[in-house]
Amino acid sequence: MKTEFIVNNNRYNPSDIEPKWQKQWEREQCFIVTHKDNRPKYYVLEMFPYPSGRIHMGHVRNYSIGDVVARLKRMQGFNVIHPMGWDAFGLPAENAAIKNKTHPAEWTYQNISYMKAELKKLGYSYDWSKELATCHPGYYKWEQLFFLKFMEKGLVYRKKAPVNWCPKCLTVLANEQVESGVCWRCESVVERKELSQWFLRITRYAEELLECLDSLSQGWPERVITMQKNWIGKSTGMEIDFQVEGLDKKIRVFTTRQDTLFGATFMSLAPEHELVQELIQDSPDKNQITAFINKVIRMDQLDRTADNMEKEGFFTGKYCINPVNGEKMPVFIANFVLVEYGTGAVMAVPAHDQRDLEFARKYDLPVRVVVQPEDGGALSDDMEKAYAGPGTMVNSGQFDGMGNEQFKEAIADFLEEKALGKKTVNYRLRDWNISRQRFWGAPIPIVYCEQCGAVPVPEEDLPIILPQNAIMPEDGKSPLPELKSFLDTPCPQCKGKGRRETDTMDTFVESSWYFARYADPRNENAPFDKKASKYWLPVDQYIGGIEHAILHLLYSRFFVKALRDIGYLEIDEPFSNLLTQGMVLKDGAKMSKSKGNVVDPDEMISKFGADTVRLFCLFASPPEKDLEWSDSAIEGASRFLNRLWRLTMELLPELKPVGPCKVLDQLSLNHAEKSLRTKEHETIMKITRDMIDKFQFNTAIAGAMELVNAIYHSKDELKDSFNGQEVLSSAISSVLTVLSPITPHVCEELWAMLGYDYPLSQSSWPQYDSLALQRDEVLVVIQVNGKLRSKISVPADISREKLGQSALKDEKALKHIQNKEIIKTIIIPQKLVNIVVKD
RNA sequence: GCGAGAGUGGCGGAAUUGGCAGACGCACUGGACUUAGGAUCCAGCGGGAUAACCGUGGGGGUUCGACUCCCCCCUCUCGCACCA
Repeated sequence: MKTEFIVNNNRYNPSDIEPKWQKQWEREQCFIVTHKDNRPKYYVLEMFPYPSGRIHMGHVRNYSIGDVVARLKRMQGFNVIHPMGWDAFGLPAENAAIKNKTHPAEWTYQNISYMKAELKKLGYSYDWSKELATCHPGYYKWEQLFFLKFMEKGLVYRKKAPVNWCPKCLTVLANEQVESGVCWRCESVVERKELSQWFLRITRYAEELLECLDSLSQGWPERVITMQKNWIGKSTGMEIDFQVEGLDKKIRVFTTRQDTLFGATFMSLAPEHELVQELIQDSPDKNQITAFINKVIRMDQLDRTADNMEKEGFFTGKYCINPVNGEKMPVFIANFVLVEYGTGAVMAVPAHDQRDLEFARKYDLPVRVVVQPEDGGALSDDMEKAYAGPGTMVNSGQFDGMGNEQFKEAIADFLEEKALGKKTVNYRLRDWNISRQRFWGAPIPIVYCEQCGAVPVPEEDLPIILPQNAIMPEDGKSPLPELKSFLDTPCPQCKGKGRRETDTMDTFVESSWYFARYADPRNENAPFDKKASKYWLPVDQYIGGIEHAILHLLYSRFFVKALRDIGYLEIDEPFSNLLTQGMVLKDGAKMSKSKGNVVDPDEMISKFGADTVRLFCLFASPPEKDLEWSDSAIEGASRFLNRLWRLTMELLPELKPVGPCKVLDQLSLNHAEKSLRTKEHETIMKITRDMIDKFQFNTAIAGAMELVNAIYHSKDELKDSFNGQEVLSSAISSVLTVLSPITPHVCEELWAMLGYDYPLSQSSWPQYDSLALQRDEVLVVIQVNGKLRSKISVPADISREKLGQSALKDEKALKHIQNKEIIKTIIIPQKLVNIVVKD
């Protein structure tokens, strides 16, 4: 057995050993798991890829990190589920289908099979028996069921609303998918359209989504939590009604500053506000105002919210009445008021709001200070900057003199008592528009009937399958609205003529629950078996890019809560711990075809082997930070594995498989033996801390390299010493064991060559011996006035006094002490002596 | 503008959380082995006249001692951005 290896392989040849171990792991089903197991479970998951055609370096980095975690946790004794699948619906498949005159499914499944082979070449320890593709009816059937269940619970509704339209993708987008006015996918400027769409009522969970973020603060990066908090955008305040003069109408505003109500001098409405038409009805400037409104409404999101957008407005000709002081306030239409936030109407308090002040100055409207700061000069109405801070109430009738914070409460109670207003909580979060005018997505299980309206498809008729015979039209539109075989169907209720919904679901719906399906992906009777999902969920460690900080991560959190409330899940949150890995850069920029700075993983694997690629990805940078690709640095990684290979080869004839961290009697070891053994155990301690506690694989690898260097430097001496062979064998075994999650193939190979009859993939994480950490002598630093002057080696157990005395005897230190008065001496045992002197 | 994070050799990055700044690697320099070296091994590698000394974006402070803690400032990255 042993000789066979040596004869065939005295050179490190990854292209031989990697496929060999991959086949063996597969043959022995090493990574296939079930929930029927007594070990504690651990669920590690990486964000599944869109099958775009090829794996890119970003994937390699993401999945390499995940694989290290999976292999590590297995070695720690967990029953690890580590699944992989495909986020398989999406627009690129449609475009490719048009180009190649095929069906999107064909392109998608081809890509899946190619990319799966690529992933296998990287040696990832996935349980492939749990693989899923979201475009498979066996998957989206359950999503359609969830849609129906959500509908029963009022979590789904259809509404005609202004929506975000991407003119290039020819579909609507959810608010989360519009990033500063442009489409998240193609960066086209988003347009406004009025359409009837299906919405998921994520806002019902706004408060819980916000609150639970606190429970995630241990396991999630703070910035993701902050981003989600901002997105949910909770603010507490009041809704207050203002009577319109001469009309039987009220304008309701939302404000967080009800304490400034006495300072409200005019009213601003969004151009889309429902009362606008009625208010301008009799205005002599009606035509001008209408033109203004149309201009603003027609502007795209990007321009309308641009920095340099000047505040503009028009007086409607109407007044409303300030409910607390009965004053007349002119009602304006203003371009900066957003219809989608609050009530689309703002009480303007120019003295205490910068926007209102600018507007007031422009249109010469009155400014009235109602909050005077306690310190600093008193504010007057000709102020140049609005004051938003705390202070004392003035110009506020009987409330003058009160602190504004206190008044905020008081006026709230007062207004509620008089039925003029209501305390409310407002969120920026909007309901999730999931209708997409695309073909390659999960059909929404609804039939429209002239008699019965929008009728849900009965459960037993699911799945509604995407037609296999659809031909993608050249114009890029969905073929579904024209496809009679799909469209025509009897109404489930009255059996009359019905027409299927042709919109499909946002692809973010699929990714909102795939992690739960992995628990039981082949179940044909339910989305997942209760026992299986209860055992595996939640995901213990989730790993992916920061770009999903809001999108996917917020939707998934919502889905889990909704599925919990309809009885499918028992968890509150999907992902206990989240690691957001940095991007892979080349020449300082994200890799992209257009920049021509793409590094192809396949090419790297065939050149250096998967282990080297994995090692480089983990060594070059800590996981959260961006990683700069370097052709010469990957050669360094390759060089290290070669060095490890040669070292083991050289020592092979001398070594027996004694196991990592072999128990040895410290007293029987000579100096060199003890020294390497100490280094071995120190390294295990360091790597355990770095890898298991901190996921800092870069420093863990550095530690392993140090140990390899130490073995190199002592091997010639130890080869012939009494205990040397055992010390060397233990040290090498330790290196192979701790590196095995990172570079599994080469470690397995060398491990087997050392003569072990069980694989590393079934080994345990090594335990260091704290006795081995103890050194007889330690190096102590001597400082004079805080400056390093010397280093001395002293017995580890030396007393403080003796240590101080030794320091004062040190020649190099003496040079800096001579003729000076010693004021004091700081002694830190085993570390340092600082002698403080006076000139 | 608001919020978060970062700034350390030629480069990627370390530093047990207040105790040797620059681990580990890349690049580079010298040497060895060699028909050859882009393989390997050995040595060096912050600056500086290799002496003092100066060095973790800049300036102050606390401390025996500061990359680390406090205050002010500069720069960069990311997120949000008229949210009432």
